Amino acid sequence: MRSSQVTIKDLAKQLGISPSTVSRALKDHPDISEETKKAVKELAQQLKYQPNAVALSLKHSRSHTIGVIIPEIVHYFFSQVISGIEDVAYDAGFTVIICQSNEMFDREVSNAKALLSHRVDGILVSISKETSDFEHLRNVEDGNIPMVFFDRVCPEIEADAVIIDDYQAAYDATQHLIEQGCKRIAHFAGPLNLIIGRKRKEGFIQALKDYNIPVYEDLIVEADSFETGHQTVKQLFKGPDRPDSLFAVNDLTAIGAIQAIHELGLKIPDDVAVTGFSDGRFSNIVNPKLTSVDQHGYEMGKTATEILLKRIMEDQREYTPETRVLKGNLIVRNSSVKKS
Amino acid sequence: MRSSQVTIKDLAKQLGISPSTVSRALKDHPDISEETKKAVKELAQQLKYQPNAVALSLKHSRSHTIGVIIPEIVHYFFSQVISGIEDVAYDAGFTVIICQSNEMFDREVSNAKALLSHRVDGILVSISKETSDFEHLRNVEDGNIPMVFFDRVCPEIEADAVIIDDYQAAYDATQHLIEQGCKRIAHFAGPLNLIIGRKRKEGFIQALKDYNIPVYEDLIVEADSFETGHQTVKQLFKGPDRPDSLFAVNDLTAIGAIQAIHELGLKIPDDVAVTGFSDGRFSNIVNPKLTSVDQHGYEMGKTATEILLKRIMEDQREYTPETRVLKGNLIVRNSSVKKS
DNA sequence: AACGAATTCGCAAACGTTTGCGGTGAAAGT
DNA sequence: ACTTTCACCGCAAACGTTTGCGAATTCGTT
Repeated sequence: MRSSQVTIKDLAKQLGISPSTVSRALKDHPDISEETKKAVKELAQQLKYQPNAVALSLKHSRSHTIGVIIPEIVHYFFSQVISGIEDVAYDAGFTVIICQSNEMFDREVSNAKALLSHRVDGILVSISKETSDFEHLRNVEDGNIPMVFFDRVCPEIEADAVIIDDYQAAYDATQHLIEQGCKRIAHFAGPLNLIIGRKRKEGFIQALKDYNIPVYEDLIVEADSFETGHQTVKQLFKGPDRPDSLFAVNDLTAIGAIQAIHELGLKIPDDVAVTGFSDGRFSNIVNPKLTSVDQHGYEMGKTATEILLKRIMEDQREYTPETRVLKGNLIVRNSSVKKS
Repeated sequence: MRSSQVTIKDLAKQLGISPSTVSRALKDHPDISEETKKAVKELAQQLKYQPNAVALSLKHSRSHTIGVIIPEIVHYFFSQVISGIEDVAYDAGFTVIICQSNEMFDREVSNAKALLSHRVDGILVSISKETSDFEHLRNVEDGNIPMVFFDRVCPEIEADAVIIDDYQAAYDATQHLIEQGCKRIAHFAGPLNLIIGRKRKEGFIQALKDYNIPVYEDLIVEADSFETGHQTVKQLFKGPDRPDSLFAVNDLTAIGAIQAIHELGLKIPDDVAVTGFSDGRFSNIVNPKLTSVDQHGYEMGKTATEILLKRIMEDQREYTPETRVLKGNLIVRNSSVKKS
């Protein structure tokens, strides 16, 4: 026998009244006498009655549940986003179902299916690195369930989104390196099929142009993990023409690079200045402390969920999607500040 | 109008047949002719029919969903556990609902309530630092829904559990310090209401005793965060009688301590040898690299979920709870190896 | 021609809950 | 003594799906 959980029927039977009366008594309906209300509530408490959320979902076509599709929660940034999501969802009485795509397209597709099947009231999504086909998300749209993108948005679908100003933040980080006197700045870029990858690269290039610094295409390399950051440094920084600085697309890449730079016998920041992106838990812990961009993960999760809940509540088919842009603050630490 | 998702009724109406027939056609019931099967399946595909998991849950009293109550996913260890959980749940066709207690008792209680209300088929839980009353978990027991503890188990409830051998791992870490010639070893302990906190402390003390090293009670301090680790070092390591080494209850504490030790002008490992616990993403990244205990988070999540699913499937009221003990491997790195 | 067997499908109940509507009994008004 | 007005409660349908059972049609057999 599966879950012997108490139902309204059980209460009704024990009290010799109908389920409808029990239901009304529990919600203080005026049609019910104080006497029965008291009896019902007491028994409910005693038997630890918990309303069956599944039945309620079915009845109301409202699951009070939101789904999250996220690349990988092991990343500090994403786990912070989740905390933001959970906090506002929790306060609104919503449950959260989290699905990791693990950066795989197929997994993302079946995540979307599962969430649709579970009839979640809304979906928050940050697409995987692999994703370039968006059919599965269009199904969400067609199913008429609200969807809000965060961080990694989808270019082809009109929906609400919360992002940071990747272009500006990358520009700021690059500008900072230039102001430190750097001339040959390398960029370890993210996947360029993701908008964040492109925007950060664009901000980087624009800053160079604005300061009349030549853009060396061979100093721009796709590398966005600890390992690739490490490897790429080994190749790119060994010659005499080596870069004097590096802007990495995220912190872990920067840290992989830093280790490799040390292994090459170079000093940070004097030989090579480094800035990362995301301001994870690491930035303050590595040596030297890493200059980085605060991506405001918690706040991003919060506002994304607020927008989603608003959409769920207003419940209209037509609306003009809103894109909220958070500012990414450059946090300057030792890894990039040359002693002049 | 909320979610305009396609139902079996819609299919039935469009084909002029009954919902029962559609249902059977979709699952290849032999009673249905090939002709109608084909028609039904085609229309289902075309209209992108997704079975309503909510209705199925209600019908079968099986939600194919498991709940997770976890302290904080921002910790590398816990997010790894979750990955393990999700992977095996996913393969078994289960959905995962994750609830963070944020180390707060009240939150944990309402998490448990929410999961019960959602009629999850089973629950995985790692209790919060604050939790010392277990009524909410007893309700899960009474509701007859399977529960498996991981890492932070509950002493008062008989249930399956997956842990690592905290005692032995702590013993190993301490022994390692002793073998490096350390005599005055400090221990930054975790909360002692948690079993893991107690076990690690016990292992620490036993190792000292086995090697005839005096146990200085004032070198054992509760400190289990970056900040407290930092602060405690500043107090404990300033005198002439300072410890020559430190065994911290987790990596973040160790890293806070390391920074403080550096700030005091002391060298690691020669002045102070340090070992952490958990082997997070940091251990390999900080300078010097941190000796730590691999807690096998991913594997812990996997086996906990495997046990849980087994319980769900076998569906018996009576069973003898099983405690799976994983071995915690000490990984020796630079922070603790004295150049002899 | 008649009958049993097979094939193919629909009816209805059930999962737990909500809710509009109608029903009962008693008290109050005429 | 009649209707009216309450206060209080139950019936039944519905949400989407499954499933035992019975019904209808067709076919093969004697």
